[in-house]
Amino acid sequence: MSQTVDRALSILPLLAEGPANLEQVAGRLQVHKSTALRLLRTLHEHGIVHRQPDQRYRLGARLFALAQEAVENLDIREIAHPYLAELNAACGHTVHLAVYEEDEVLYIDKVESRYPVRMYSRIGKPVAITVAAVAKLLLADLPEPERRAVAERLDYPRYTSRSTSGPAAFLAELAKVREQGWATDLGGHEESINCVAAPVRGADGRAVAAMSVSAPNVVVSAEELLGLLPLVRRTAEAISAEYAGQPPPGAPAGGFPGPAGASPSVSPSPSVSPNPPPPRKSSKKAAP
Amino acid sequence: MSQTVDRALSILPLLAEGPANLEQVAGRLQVHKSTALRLLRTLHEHGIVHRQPDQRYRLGARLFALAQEAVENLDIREIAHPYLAELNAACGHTVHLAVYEEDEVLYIDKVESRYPVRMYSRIGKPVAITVAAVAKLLLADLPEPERRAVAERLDYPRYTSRSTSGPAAFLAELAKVREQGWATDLGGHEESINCVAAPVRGADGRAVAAMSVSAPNVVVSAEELLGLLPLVRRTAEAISAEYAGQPPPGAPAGGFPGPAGASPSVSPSPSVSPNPPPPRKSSKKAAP
DNA sequence: ATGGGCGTTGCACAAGCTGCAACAAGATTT
DNA sequence: AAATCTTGTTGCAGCTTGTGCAACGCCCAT
Repeated sequence: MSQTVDRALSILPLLAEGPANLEQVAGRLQVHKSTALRLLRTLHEHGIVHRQPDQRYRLGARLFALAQEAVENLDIREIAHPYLAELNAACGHTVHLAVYEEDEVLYIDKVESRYPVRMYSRIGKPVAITVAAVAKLLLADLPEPERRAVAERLDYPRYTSRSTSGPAAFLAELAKVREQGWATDLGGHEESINCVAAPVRGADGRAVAAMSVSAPNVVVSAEELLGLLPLVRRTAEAISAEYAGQPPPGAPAGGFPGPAGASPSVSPSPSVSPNPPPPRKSSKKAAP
Repeated sequence: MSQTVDRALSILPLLAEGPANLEQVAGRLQVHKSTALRLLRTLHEHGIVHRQPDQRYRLGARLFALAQEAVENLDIREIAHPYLAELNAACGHTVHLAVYEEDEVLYIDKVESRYPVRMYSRIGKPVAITVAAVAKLLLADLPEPERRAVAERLDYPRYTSRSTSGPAAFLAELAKVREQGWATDLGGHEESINCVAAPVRGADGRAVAAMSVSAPNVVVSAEELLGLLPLVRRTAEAISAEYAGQPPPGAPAGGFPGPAGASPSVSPSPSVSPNPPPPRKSSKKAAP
């Protein structure tokens, strides 16, 4: 849209390939040297490109700083919430979002079940780290040595007969989870409650959060809940894409995403046809 | 130099602070909405900014990708990392690697302290250039006239009573640092935090980076930290040697500088006997 | 319904960008 | 050492291109 800016930005991927001098840049841009010079100078003033001692231009460290700052200010919860709500609308069950931090996994967001029977949980509360599906995903993503170290120093309370028994069993479970890219908790915390979970990944592929759908088996059987897995995974991936700042799938580079509609909409609603009971009052409000 | 590009680039740091809508952007840029729109569109087409479902703009995936490439081109980082990790393993404190670029000193790598009390810092963040030990080393290495010029145009915030007071004091400090080949920051940025730093030099002797060990004095006194100086210097020299293409110590003499094979190992571990406590939970806040 | 907020569009004007050509400074060759 | 080539830099005239205005449309809240 703006020729000048367009040209300037075209310099960046070019420099990403490696350092280049003024003439090379001008050549690749198909503009006069003086034009390229002015663009490079502007980029330089902003620290986006850096001038090497040999006068050639490179991408600058400032770029790195910008990206870093942006990532830090990214709020997974804010980004994820509409997707959680949508998922909840689709299946009616409790949806959680959790992050790992300092040997703990914390729920940071939640959309309440619309069924009368609900599971108990609280935003900000540490989850049962050895059994929760979201915890398994987040720990499974840690680098091997740390994963092992954490597994060793955890406690393994026997909430139920199906709770993880100890470090060995836990590490084995983590390996499986890591492999398959999703996790479950079938009665490991509360005898009658099951969960399925999927990871939300950042631009670098690391798991920044995990989300789960939980329901007591008086409402849906474990098998039925597992039927939601594809939807859960798809939702998690949609959040990941959004979190990484990727353009929505429909948009071929350059074009506009169109009317940009509005809501997340993971995909033209999934094959799962839920039977959400008459909505209870839902707690739209996030949390402290 | 180029007004249009200048304005477009000014949008980036603004969006790094968090998502913003068209009006906010136009406001901060002091331009008409339509102008801001065109700039944002151009940035959008290049994938530099991303449009959220709520129509607000934030930095996009391509910027992250570019930043990644930019930092990968800084091969010091790659070479140095194992040494930083080793140093951290030896002393338990936070280890930083920083480079100088365009009147700024940026952290480009970091290995976290294993003590519960940590200092705050962020990769990609510009450091307090007038007081940080790494900054002193990098600036001390500039040729005299430039060093003076930079010193003149810096600000000298008084973070603490021991912060550098102004250009004269700073230049004196730089001269001393240049002379002795290492630097400290004893409470110049945060009253309770000390650092010791040493330079990483390229084949031509110029400082290409600097590394530091930082610790709050509730953990170790300044004197104890200074005791680490020999180790820090030896590590920096090991990195310098490898960066300059010399075979890592382990390799048979005369061989290839090659893939650098295995582990760093600065020297048969130093006299410093650390007592790194097992990490406990600290109260770092999650996503707001 | 009505009004306000916000993004989007078309357009006339001139600001600013573009490319040219000449200049400067090193490096390389004769 | 002089000549020549290469590459970055500057000033400028012309006109492309970006700018701000005002009007429009859409959506949400009242």
